[in-house]
Amino acid sequence: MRWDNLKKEHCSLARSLSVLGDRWTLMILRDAFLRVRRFEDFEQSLKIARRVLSERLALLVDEGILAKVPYQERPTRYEYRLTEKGLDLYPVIISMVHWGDKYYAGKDGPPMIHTHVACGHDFKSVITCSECGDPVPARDVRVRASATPASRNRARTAATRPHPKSQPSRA
Amino acid sequence: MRWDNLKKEHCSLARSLSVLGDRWTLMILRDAFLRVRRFEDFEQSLKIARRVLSERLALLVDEGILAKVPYQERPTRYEYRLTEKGLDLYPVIISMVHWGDKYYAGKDGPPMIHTHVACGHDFKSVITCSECGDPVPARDVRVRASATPASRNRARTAATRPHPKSQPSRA
DNA sequence: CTAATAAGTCTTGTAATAAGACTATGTCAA
DNA sequence: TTGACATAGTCTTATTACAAGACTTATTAG
Repeated sequence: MRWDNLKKEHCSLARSLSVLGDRWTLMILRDAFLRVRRFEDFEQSLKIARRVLSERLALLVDEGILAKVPYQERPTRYEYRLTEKGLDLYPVIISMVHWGDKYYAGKDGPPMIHTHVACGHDFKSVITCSECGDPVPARDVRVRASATPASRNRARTAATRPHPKSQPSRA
Repeated sequence: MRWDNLKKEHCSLARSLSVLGDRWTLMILRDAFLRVRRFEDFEQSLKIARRVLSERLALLVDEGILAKVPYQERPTRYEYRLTEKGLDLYPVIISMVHWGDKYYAGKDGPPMIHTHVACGHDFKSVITCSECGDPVPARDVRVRASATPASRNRARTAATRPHPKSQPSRA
């Protein structure tokens, strides 16, 4: 299979990977989340070939994941900032980080500590169910194709219902 | 930077990506989660070059993400099954799937529906804080290097404390 | 002996990447 | 007005990875 064809696959993972699934894109986005914004800063931080960095940034801007915004004039210079679509990738990145923390940290523990400012604690990410709010291990999930209109309706309902923890049914 | 050097980086995302960050590995793991287990089934499902599939499976076995277990003898044939370490990648995959659902689904909605068997509902994944159980958007997270012993202790506490929803403080 | 099945390995042409030189645009200081 | 500096790229070349498909090995069935 050619890489370009992945975008047209009938699978959301394939479509996501057609954008994110190369050697550098997620590293670039990690830096973006750490507030790196300029071409040369990405280059020095990642030690990436300039040609590849240039291509990837253009792709990410094209996809609406980063936005190119001017930060000075004469000469006009641009920096790259995460859009909402880009910020929505945070679950992907933090899940990967915490998987790496669990399996590849040395004896000193994970290299970076994440603090949830809303509650003030250092934390690990936990995947939970949008419907009941409980943690969801892989074995508790069943997958099926969204073939019928009925199943598509159920899916849309789930997608738009707020997380239970955001609006408890009994305050 | 060479790809091999990523494994030694002082960053859990880099270390994770040194295993997962190529064009095919996450697609192979998606199939594994969908209960594909045999070489030829992976090949036909993914239309991946056999050489590359062979390399990737060997790497994943090497990393302890897949296990090669015999399913028949004369001749001995092996299949590839997710280990616990592999199952722990589910948050990464489902986060990517739901991001793809959100931004790349056509008018018919997402192609696959995920059901949480514990509660019986179709659901979307939500990243929550291991400490307070609330959803965690990117802007609510601060990151710092785990430099001091004190901060490392706090990190370990967070890593081993059960999720609030698993053990409610007031039942 | 021949075909079929499963799980690979090997070969060859094409595409992507790494490293670093080169270009474009404009500032500032001598 | 020349030269050094800064930022953000593009271009070139050698190396590496991938795609497609033929070939190999081991075993059973007919």
